[in-house]
Amino acid sequence: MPPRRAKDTRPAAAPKPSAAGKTTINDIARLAGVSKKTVSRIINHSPLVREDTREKVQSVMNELGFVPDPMARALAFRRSFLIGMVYDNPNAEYIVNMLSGALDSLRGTGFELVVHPCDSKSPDYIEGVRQFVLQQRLHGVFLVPRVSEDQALVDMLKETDCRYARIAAISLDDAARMITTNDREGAVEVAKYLESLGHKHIGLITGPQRYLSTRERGAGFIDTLSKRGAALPAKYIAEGGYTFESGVACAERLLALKPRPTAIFALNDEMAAGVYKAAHKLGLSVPEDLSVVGFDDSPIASRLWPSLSTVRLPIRDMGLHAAAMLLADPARPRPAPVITPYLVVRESCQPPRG
Amino acid sequence: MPPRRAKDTRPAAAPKPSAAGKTTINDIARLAGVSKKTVSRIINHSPLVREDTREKVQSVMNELGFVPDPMARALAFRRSFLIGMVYDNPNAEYIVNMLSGALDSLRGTGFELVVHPCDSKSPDYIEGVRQFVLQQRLHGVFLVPRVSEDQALVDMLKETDCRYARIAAISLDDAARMITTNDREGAVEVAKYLESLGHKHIGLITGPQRYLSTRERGAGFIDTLSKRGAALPAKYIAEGGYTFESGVACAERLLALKPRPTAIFALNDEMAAGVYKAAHKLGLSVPEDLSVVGFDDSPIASRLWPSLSTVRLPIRDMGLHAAAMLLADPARPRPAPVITPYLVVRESCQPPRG
DNA sequence: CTGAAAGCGCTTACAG
DNA sequence: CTGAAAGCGCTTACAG
Repeated sequence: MPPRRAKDTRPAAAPKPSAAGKTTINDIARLAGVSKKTVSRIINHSPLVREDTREKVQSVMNELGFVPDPMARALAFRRSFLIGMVYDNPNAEYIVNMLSGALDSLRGTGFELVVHPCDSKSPDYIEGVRQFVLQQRLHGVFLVPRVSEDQALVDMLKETDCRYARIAAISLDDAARMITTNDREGAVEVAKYLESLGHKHIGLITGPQRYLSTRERGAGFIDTLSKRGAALPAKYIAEGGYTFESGVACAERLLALKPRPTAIFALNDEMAAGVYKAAHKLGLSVPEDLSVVGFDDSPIASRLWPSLSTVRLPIRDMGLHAAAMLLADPARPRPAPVITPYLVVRESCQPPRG
Repeated sequence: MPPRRAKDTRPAAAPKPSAAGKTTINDIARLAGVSKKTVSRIINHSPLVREDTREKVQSVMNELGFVPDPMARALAFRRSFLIGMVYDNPNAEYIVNMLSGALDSLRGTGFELVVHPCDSKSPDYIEGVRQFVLQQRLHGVFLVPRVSEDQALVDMLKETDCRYARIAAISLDDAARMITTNDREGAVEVAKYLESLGHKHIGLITGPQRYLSTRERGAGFIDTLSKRGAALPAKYIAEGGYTFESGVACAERLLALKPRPTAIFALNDEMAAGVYKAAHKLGLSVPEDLSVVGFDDSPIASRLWPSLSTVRLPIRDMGLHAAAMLLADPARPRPAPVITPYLVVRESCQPPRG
């Protein structure tokens, strides 16, 4: 279906500085007394322009509020001014924050953000991303976990010659294409915190082991406890599914152990909420009988009662860096950003009884 | 900064059906033995083409997997193939669901979705939307509450000759531009439900009265109770701020009344969670001592313990209809979709004691 | 029903 | 350092 035709019934001579999209590079060239090619050079920050020429043209552009048409530029460049965000992450808070961060980078650049949620379990999702990238001639895309971990997707993007940036728990690619979130460090902090409170019997509820972030978080926690001489017995580790229900089930299993754990670390807040429910059913109070820590600092963390101590990832910053990476001059890649998760201490932990 | 140049170092003769974006309308015209204008007519579904010509050209297009370049079409049409989603709503779940729904409509049409969060309290946010719309020559935008209620924004869009669709609790515009969410009906259901359980003393926690959805939800609840002979005294109504903390404060106020309410309806789930906390502090059990109902069916609703009965809006459908409305032929507007909120009954209500 | 010409607003070689 | 020509891949008048 064709877009409807512009009716063009606007008053002929608006006194306003001309509706954006009206004045063209030709107008600027004529008014500045140069060729359109020179104007084009200035738009594209070419160094091959005399300073006084640049100033003259620039002032005409400013006066008329000229903004070059991204469609025309895209057609000539064979590349649009669109950045794609590709994700399969079901965490809405995560997505919206990341999107805001990316837009922070794009503001004022003339680039816009186009979103592409997908189902990474579908066999043709890569083909879907491929068409997305190719048809819109995207300037670049950034990949959110867990799709960011899919090498087949990345291989397709390379083949397509599409710029990309990946967000993942550890580095999986060239530094110039990676936002590394260091999830491990967040879990290390939790281990130190619980150990410093004096807990000797600690339970861990992980997510599915196929997630890189899960493995990193789990390893950081386990390794740190080991190093501090408080190695976690295997039976104190339960594998959940990042859902509330799995958190309940795993907590029930852990709380039946002898000696009963006095603290449980769940690798996301959903499961930590499940731990609260399981504790409640057993008549255990948080934090008096059981300390709990989550991961993500999702909205639920501060809504629980008592409020949940948890690890926060600076998601907005991650989105900001990802977008900035795609806009950067490939000849001069920016230094890799350092993303650090940190523990948000609330009310859900205290030293063990006795 | 100019997009980096395509390196064009791909193997010259790929055996694959040609990377999308390589074959053009000219190739199709030549292979089908017609002019490019005829191909263009077929792309745009013009009726002025003989059936056998259409079939011949169509088969060539299918064979080569031809997809017309949206940039070139946008330049010629002076209108892009992008739909904008403009929002200031802080509810991440709401945004992500709506986005998914909109994308459901766009899939396979060649249109893409570009997002524009904004701060409606900022004095220049309308100017921001204006530039967004104009610079990208958007095909249309849809407005999510609360920006959808801002007439100044809509006036700007009209002046700009930009297609738009509005999502709001009641109709604020032509039927062809409105997705009406009928929030009132959801609140009516809650009133009937609580009244049918036998509650005589009911509390209501509203949001800020400047929100249309708040007024609609509140009015639906109050009017229905009145009609059923259980009019709500003014002091049993508290105005919250749609936050957890305001829910706690309002609930504490309501629960201090004599006679104490046996049920509280909070106009969103955040505040309903606050009611749980207030009840807990007073040693009241939900639902034995106090029934609670929320609104939104946010993720927290099923995480609370006991799980919260709440009203769900079909947000994904709303997004779907909004996008479909923007793609529809303006000459033949689609019938206005009917959006109906409905009560999700969980564990947070029961008849009052005694 | 179909087509040759001009144009959308920019950029890329190629000259100078 | 600057410019005239050709082109990006489509569509809009205008003919026939």
